[in-house]
Amino acid sequence: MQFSLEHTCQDTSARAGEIMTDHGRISTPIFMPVGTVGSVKGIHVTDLEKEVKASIILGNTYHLYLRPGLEVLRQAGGLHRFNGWNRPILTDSGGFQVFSLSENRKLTHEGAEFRSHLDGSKHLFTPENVVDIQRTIGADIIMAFDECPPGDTDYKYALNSMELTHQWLKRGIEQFDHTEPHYGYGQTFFPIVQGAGFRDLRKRSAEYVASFGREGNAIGGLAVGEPEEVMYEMIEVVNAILPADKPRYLMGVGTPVNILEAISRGVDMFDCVMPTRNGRNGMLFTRQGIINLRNEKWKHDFSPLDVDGHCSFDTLYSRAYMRHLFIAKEMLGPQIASIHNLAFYRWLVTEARHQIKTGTFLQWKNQMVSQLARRL
RNA sequence: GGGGAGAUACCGAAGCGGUCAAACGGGGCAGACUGUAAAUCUGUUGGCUCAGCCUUCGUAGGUUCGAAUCCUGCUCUCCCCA
Repeated sequence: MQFSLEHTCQDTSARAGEIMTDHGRISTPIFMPVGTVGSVKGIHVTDLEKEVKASIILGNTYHLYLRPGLEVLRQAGGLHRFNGWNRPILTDSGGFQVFSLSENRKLTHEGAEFRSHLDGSKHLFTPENVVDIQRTIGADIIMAFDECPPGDTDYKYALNSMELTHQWLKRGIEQFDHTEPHYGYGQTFFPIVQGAGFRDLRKRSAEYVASFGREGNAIGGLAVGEPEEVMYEMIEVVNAILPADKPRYLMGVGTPVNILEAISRGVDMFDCVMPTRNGRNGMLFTRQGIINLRNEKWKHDFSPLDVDGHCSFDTLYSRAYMRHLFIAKEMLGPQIASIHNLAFYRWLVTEARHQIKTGTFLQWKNQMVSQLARRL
């Protein structure tokens, strides 16, 4: 994997760049749709390519390990072959599941013992075997195994958690550097900065992560319940330390506004379930603001779904029809809304890239931020 | 023609003398959702000058301190027999 920085904004820390992988090129800033179990819920890979124009998607170590399991993935020849997506894939390590499935897991020095949410069986995840699993899945970008503590974590817990993540990181890197890709294309490893909402911990963690000089670096443990100002502050602290010539990935974020604010603070890569999950639940993101498709006010609105839209359904279907699909619980509704939202997120980061290159990013960003969160 | 059962809020359906503006489900309306145990979850759903008051349980009367609940007439539905 190679990253080249093309432009840096003069008024902000925003950057435009390009990542090259064996599965293709990724222009940054980039938003990566989440496909936890090997599928971006409800969306064909052809639509991901043509409508969403996604250049990379996510998979999840924990979920794919449990089902379909490594044997199937190995036999398939990796996830790309298995699901028909031949552009880059990044896999999350299962670190987020340490957080989201916290009732079903036990942390030890060695790793995390999980109880499967599917059948209750016990599984041990370690920094080492999580690398092995992601090798087997065939991810282009492999994430370190980390602990993602909640947003209201106290200092003592945050400190211990960060140190555990650091130990795990060292072991994960060692494992990665002593193993080979399985399917003939290159893989890369991203370490993750932790430190909850504490400046000094974030600083320490960023320095530790940067010291490994990996091809890209991630910021984890944000947008997990802390105030947004804290998140922005932590991003600034961390990005002042993470090397500028490597891509920076803010994990799990976020709203359109979050993404623009993070881009202006020097983040290059994003992923979030919001466009798909909220889309499935009837929420549409548009340049003018947010639409709740189930609301009665759209009942007789036969105007296009989104006049500024960027997928072919935006002008093909009306708001009234989309509302009808959601009210009638037709599966077409969630599918179209998911595609629309991902296409919108794709447009947002692509336009940000364009504005960075033309030197108009700050003004554009401020204008967008003022309207994106409006409720229509 | 004879016998029986029933009519409850938008719909279905509990309640069977006071704690009932009325359980529960559906529908309606609104909200939440940030490295996906989520096509899920939550709230709300008679009116108002809203910690109180007013109008509601087919309809008209009656009994009672008090009725959706008991009695009588009427209207309408459904079932069985002829």
